[in-house]
Amino acid sequence: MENGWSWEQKPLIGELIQGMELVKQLRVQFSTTSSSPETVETLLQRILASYEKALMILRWSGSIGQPQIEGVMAGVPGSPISVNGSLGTDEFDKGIKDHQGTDDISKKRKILPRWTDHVRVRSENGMEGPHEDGYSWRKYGQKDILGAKYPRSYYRCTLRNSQNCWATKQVQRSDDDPNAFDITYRGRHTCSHATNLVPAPSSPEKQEQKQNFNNNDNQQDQRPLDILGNIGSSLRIVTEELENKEMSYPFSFPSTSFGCTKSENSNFSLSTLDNNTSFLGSFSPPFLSPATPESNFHSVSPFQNSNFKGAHNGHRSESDLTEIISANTSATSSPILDLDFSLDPAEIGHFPFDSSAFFA
DNA sequence: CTCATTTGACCTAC
DNA sequence: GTAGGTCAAATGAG
Repeated sequence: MENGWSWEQKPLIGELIQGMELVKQLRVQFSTTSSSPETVETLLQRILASYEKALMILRWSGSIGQPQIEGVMAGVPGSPISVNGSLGTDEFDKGIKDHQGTDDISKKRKILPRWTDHVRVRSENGMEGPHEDGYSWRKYGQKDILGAKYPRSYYRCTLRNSQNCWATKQVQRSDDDPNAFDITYRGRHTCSHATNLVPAPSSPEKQEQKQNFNNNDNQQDQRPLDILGNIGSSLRIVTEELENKEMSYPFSFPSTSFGCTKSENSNFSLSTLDNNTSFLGSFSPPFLSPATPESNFHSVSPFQNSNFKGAHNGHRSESDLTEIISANTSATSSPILDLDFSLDPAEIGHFPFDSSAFFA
């Protein structure tokens, strides 16, 4: 199982570590200046914490994926939003087994290495159309599903051709709650995150949103802060609990990575930081940047929302960080890949608990 | 003109 | 055989 993802684990770790190093440097820079040092420090600490957790996730994933989902929101008391991601690792494993090389993904579903991230998104007021996650999707099909009231829509990454990104997702409106959408991600984005930084094109759900509510003509221009504010007040994200069998690949899509925080949160003390804001805020997914309101709904918002509540000026740093990480995660040729030689699992295992020393 | 969506047909897994 | 997933031509929007 581990073999299924170790091929990208090391680079990822390398990327994360470099990111932390960069933040450290930035931190030093800021600490020597007089530009609202407290705020900067807080932000930087949260950014660093985000990296730490990302590495923790990797560490966990390396030690046999365990269901690490339920506990995610434990640290969000009273949060109107809940989310977790569930991975259908069976699919991923299957995909790995059948994997014949990503360059030869011959359209047949079995060949595509995949995992699933299943989330349910529900908007309770005007905000509907929850389905953007910072990536740019193109609808390629729709199908009536047996026993389901509403058809299922199939999306694939618009960069499929240009960047050979084979990520797909399925969106289906919930039978019992028409405002709820079940979103199943499949495949992993291999594209750069350029699309994250650009307003994603409309999806059918967005069209519905426009038709039904149209309460924000400038959605795509809406800044993350505002978006998150809206989300916080208008959305509920309910995660769909899948079998939760094993988490073989806990770090790919944002909500998935969230799902890996679990109870070990308690072991992860960020003493200098407020629990709610810092921890959750720091967990803003590196894979996403707020592009549209929808883009935040099911993936980003829970944590960014928490962050939002905690520090209004925090999102900018995190957006920047998102960009940084996005660039890193997609830059397969990045020189920091060289770091992986120094990152054996044991080291990673120690990392989260040595963070202060690590950063020092 | 370009790109996204729609939709029926086709393919594959079960 | 059926259901789910994908393809690709037709169509529409910008």
